[in-house]
Amino acid sequence: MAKPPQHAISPTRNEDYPEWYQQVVRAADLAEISPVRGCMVIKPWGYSIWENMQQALDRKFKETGHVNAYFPLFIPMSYLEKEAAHVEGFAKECAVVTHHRLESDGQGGLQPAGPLDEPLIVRPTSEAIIGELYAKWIQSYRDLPILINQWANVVRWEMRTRLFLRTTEFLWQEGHTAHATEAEALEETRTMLDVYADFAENYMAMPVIRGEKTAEERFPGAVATYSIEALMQDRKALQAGTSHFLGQNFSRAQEIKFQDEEGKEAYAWTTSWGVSTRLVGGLIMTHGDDDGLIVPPRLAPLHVVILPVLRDDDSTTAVLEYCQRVRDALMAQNYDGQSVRVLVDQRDLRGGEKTWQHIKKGVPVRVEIGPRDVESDSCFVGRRDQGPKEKKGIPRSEFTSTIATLLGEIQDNLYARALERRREATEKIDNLDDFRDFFTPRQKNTSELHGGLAYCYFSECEEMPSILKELKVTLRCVPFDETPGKGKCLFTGNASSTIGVFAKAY
RNA sequence: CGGGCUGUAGCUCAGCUUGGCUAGAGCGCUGCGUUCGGGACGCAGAGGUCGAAGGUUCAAAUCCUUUCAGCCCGACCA
Repeated sequence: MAKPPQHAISPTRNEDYPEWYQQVVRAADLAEISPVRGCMVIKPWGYSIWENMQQALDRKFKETGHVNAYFPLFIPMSYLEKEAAHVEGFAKECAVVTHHRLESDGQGGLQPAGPLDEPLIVRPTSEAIIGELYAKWIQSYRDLPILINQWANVVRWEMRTRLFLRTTEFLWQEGHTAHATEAEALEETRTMLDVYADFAENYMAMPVIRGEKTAEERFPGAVATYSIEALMQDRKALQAGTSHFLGQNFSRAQEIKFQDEEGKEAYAWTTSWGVSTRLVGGLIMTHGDDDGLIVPPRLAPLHVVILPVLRDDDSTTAVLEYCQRVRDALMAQNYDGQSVRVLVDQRDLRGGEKTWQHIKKGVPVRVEIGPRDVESDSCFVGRRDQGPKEKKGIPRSEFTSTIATLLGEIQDNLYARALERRREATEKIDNLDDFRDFFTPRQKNTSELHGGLAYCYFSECEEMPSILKELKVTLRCVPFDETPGKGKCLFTGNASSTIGVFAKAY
C-alpha cells in the first residue's frame, strides 16, 4: 500500500504559491492553457462557476435598472483615437485586424489578403464603440439615463499571462451608462461598486475594500475610478472589480449631447463598470487550500455529490436506490432560491480516487453512502470547509431536511475565514521603517508569504513612487470606509489627511 | 522589445557533452485479476516521423546552419 500524500496539491501554498495556484486550476479541472498564445480554455467546471457568477450579477444589474445589449467585437481604429488618455492607455495592447481574406501563398500555405482601408481593433473595452452609438441614441434629456450592460469577450495583448488572472482574451461584463447630471452619474458609479462589493462578499464569500484609485491607477480617460480590492492568501491584493466615473470626457470626445429641460445643449455624464473571469482567480486564491479548490455554496455548480460505496455483492441495488432517494430529497430542498444541486457519482472508479476528485474540485458537501448507511438509514457526510477525514454520520431525514442550513453555514464559514485572514494580514503603519519591514520577506532565496494590507497616511509626493517601486508595492486605493483624522505622510512626514491601502498586487 | 533557457509518448522528463543496434522511465490510458468507507496492487498492452527545414556522415534525438514555437527574468496590465 502506497502511503497517500498529505495533501492533494503539491506544492502547498506555503511552499510555492504561484505553482500551487496553477496546480489547483489543473486539479479542479477549471481551465487549461490553449494552443493559442495567451488564451485559455475554460473547462466545464470552471465555466459553470462563471455562469453562476454571471447569473447572480445579471440579476443584480437588472434589479438596479439595467438592461443587456450587445455591441460589435470590432472597433474602427478612428473611434479609438477620439479620447486621448483612453488611446494612450490601451494602444499598446490592442489586437489589430488589417485584412479580411486569406489566399494561397502558392506553397501550400495561406497569406492575408484584401487589406482593410481602416484597420479594425478587437475591443480591449467598449467605451469607444458604445459611446459612438450613444451619441446617435441620445438627443433629449428624455432619452436619459441609458443603463446598458453587455456580457462579452475582450482582448488585451498582455505580455505575461496567468490562467483567469490575466489572459489575452477574457470574458467579462461591461456596463455603460449615460446620465443627464453629474450627480446621477456619480451615484451610478458608486451604486455599481456597491453591487460588486455585495456580490464579492455575499456570493464569493470574499471580503473586499471599496475605495477610489489615485490618478496613476485610474482607468484611461476616467475622472474617477472606484474599485473593490480583495486580499489573497499569499497576502497580495487583487483588484476584483472597477467602476468608473467618466465625467464628460468621453461624451465631449464622442459628441454625446442632448437638449436639457431648458432647451440648452449639454454633454451627457457617463460611467462604465466591469468585472471579469478574473473573479474566478480571486475565488481560487481566497478559498483554495492544500487539497484544492473550495467553491462557496452560492456559486457551486454542485452543492452535494453522493458517492455510492458499492461492494461486489447483492447490496448494490439497495445502495443505489437509497442514493436516489437521498438525491431526490435533497433536490426537493431549496437553497438560495434554487433547488439544491446534487449529483450521484456512479462512475466506475475507485472510491478514494473519486472522493478526492470532488475534494479537489471543491464541492461543498460530499456524502458517502454504503450498505452500512442503508442499514442505519443515515448519511456519511463530509464538508469541504473541514478536513477530508472529518466525516460524520447523520440520520438521513435530518440531513436532507437541513441541507440548506448546512450550505448556509459553509458559505458563512468561508467568509468568516477569509475575513479573519485579511484581519491578520492588515496593519496600520505610520513610519517608513515598519513599512519596509512589512513588505520585505525574511528569507532571501525561498519564496515566502509576506506583506499584506498596510493602511497609511500619504500624500502625492515625489518620494512615494520610487519607494513603492523598490518594494514592489502599489497603492491600491483610498478606502471609503476609513475616516481619516490628522496624520503624517509616510513618505515625507508632511501633514496628511488621506489614508491609502498599500499592498503588493496582482 | 532587451537578457537567459527549453522543444523527445496525453503529462513530467532522461538520453545529447563522447553520433551506433528495435529511443527509455514515471505518471496517465486500455484489458484481466485481486481490491474498494483516506488517493490500491499485480500481470499484460496501446501510444513517438525525437518542434520544422536543410547540411555533415556508412550512420543523427545526439554535430552544424536556418527557422518556428514556448517558458523564465525585466518595462506594461482587469
